[in-house]
Amino acid sequence: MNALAQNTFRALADPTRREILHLLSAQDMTIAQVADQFTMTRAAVKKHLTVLSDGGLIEVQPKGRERVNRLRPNGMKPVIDWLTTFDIFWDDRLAALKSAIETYEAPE
Amino acid sequence: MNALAQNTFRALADPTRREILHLLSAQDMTIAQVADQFTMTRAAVKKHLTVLSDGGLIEVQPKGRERVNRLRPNGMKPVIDWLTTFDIFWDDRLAALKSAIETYEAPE
DNA sequence: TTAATGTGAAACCAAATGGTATCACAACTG
DNA sequence: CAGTTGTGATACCATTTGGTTTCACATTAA
Repeated sequence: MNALAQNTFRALADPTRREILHLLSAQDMTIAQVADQFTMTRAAVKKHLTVLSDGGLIEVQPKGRERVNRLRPNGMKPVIDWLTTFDIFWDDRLAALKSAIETYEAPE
Repeated sequence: MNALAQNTFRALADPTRREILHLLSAQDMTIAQVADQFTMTRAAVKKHLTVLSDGGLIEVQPKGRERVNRLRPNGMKPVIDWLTTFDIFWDDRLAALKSAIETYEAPE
């Protein structure tokens, strides 16, 4: 079905990747900069970034020989959408939640 | 840190488990009933239910020799909380989202 | 009591996952 | 040019994961 949604959920399942997202929410970073924040190797971080990219959560912009990793603000949409498909969640307040999300991403 | 949050994210990472949650959102079900909806064995389904339980997404109520699996409506809270910790998401509309969630779970 | 039913748990297996070490390559810099 | 720096990609490894088969145990029914 929706392969992106699966990739997004999978990307969020790892704590290292969620931490990377938080780092990137503060500022765009190259792989080396991200790797500096962890004890693991740059290669391992690169793998995580690939998974995050597959999940639509980040995007990479080449800049000279560097690749700047940037958060995709609306990358969480598949998750939000899935959360709001629960009938049990479909009360007025949660409907407001969904419309807030969709208003937010409209500028994209 | 927050082990429950990790378990919740992990539980949501598998498409079978997400489908189980949707089934349970329609009605409470025993393991056998859930297993009837899939081609895999009951034992495999049981493992998924255990993961969902560890993630706080379902709860099990013994009923005679049966165990009824029930959705925990606020089980998603760790995920919602995490999503709303992104600075980039902290605009007014998303703040409203968070308060909506917290209002919703208050009755618990 | 005996048989059937619903579940739990263990042993086992193939594949995916998260990590390392290593090499190749492109792009700055002297 | 030569050397350094930033990155990508591959091979390899240990562990986890998602699945099966099998057996044991409780509870209901005949």
